[in-house]
Amino acid sequence: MSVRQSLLALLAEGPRHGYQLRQDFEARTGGTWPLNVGQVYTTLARLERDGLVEVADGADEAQKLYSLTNVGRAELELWFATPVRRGDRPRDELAIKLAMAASLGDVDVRSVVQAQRTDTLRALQDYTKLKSRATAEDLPWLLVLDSLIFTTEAEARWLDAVEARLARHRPTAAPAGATLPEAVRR
Amino acid sequence: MSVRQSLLALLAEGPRHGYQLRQDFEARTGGTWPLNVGQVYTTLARLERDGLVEVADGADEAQKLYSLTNVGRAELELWFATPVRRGDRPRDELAIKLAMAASLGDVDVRSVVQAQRTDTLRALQDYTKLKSRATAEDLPWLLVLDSLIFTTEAEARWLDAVEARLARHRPTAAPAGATLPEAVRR
DNA sequence: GACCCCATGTAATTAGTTACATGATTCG
DNA sequence: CGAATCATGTAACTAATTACATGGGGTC
Repeated sequence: MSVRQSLLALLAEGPRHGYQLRQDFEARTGGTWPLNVGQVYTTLARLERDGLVEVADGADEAQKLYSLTNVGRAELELWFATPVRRGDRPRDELAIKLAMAASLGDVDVRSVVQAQRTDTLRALQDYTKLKSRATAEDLPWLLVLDSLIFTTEAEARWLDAVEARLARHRPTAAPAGATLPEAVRR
Repeated sequence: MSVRQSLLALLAEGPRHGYQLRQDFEARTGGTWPLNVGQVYTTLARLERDGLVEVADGADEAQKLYSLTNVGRAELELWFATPVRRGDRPRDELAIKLAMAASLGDVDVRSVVQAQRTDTLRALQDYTKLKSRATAEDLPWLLVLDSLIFTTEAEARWLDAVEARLARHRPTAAPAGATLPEAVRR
């Protein structure tokens, strides 16, 4: 539910039209989370219906300028003043996946972890490279990049912790030949 | 998009009905991400339509037993074998919020960070407490808890990094009296 | 003329939420 | 008997994705 408020935030700098809003959104976040134009327009329609946004007076049909209403400004301020609660966030697919894998017994959790780690570490490299290329003036993009890096590092460390916990919980399978859990059993 | 696959995973242990699936899901994740029963049934309906799941032969109308088809089993294995890509994840609301706040100039980013940190640190305490109470046998729940802790710690560290970056980027506002950015300007 | 960027939208589908309706069984 | 839990679902809505349709303007 961040697109709605992001549009309000972008409109707080001044009237924009839909197309510009998408560009601005992607500029701030460095294209990390691409935003479909269609969604901008449907979201704007809901915002207008709810009175958070209005089309400027000199309304060119094919070039609508949206601007914030006072109600919209209030909702934006509420957004900034309210922390993002843990319970508000979407389910963490990776955590759920490994929890399910671990309880299944039929799956080789270690190979799942291994596949994930490869991808996670690659992402970490990519972000580090991006950071070295980023210009020091682009504050929003740097914040997003830092967030991605911290999150990804945490994920890598968590994957290590998972392996350690697995080792403690059900000690490593017997060496060659034995009835090993197959790599993601078929 | 994790509910769909989670249901498949739970069904891999044997036939269940909808109600049980919800309980199992919440048991594995320690109730971190509550799952509405209604969604279980609508998801099961889609899974059945797509041939990933079927209702057992001795179909009691008011007590349907769902089980995995081979197609469903294949999709589950694919899920386990495929890493969760960075680009697949939902937008990070907190990162977006601070990026927007930072680019606005009109908002006191530091107070936004401060409000968030309070909440984040409180969450971290809660998780630590839960961890001390958890039983060592409950592997899935421990994995989820670890994930929450690592993620929340990373968030706290990121908030520090944001403040540091803000300090470097636009040095602290002048002391009392001056035209300070108000606390989440009204 | 073909192609790209600007600019607006609709349609269809999936995912998820909250709330409601219905009935059986169990237990104090 | 009443309340809780088991069990199945529908309705209405928000959010998000993908894909399509339409048209103006500029440029190679």
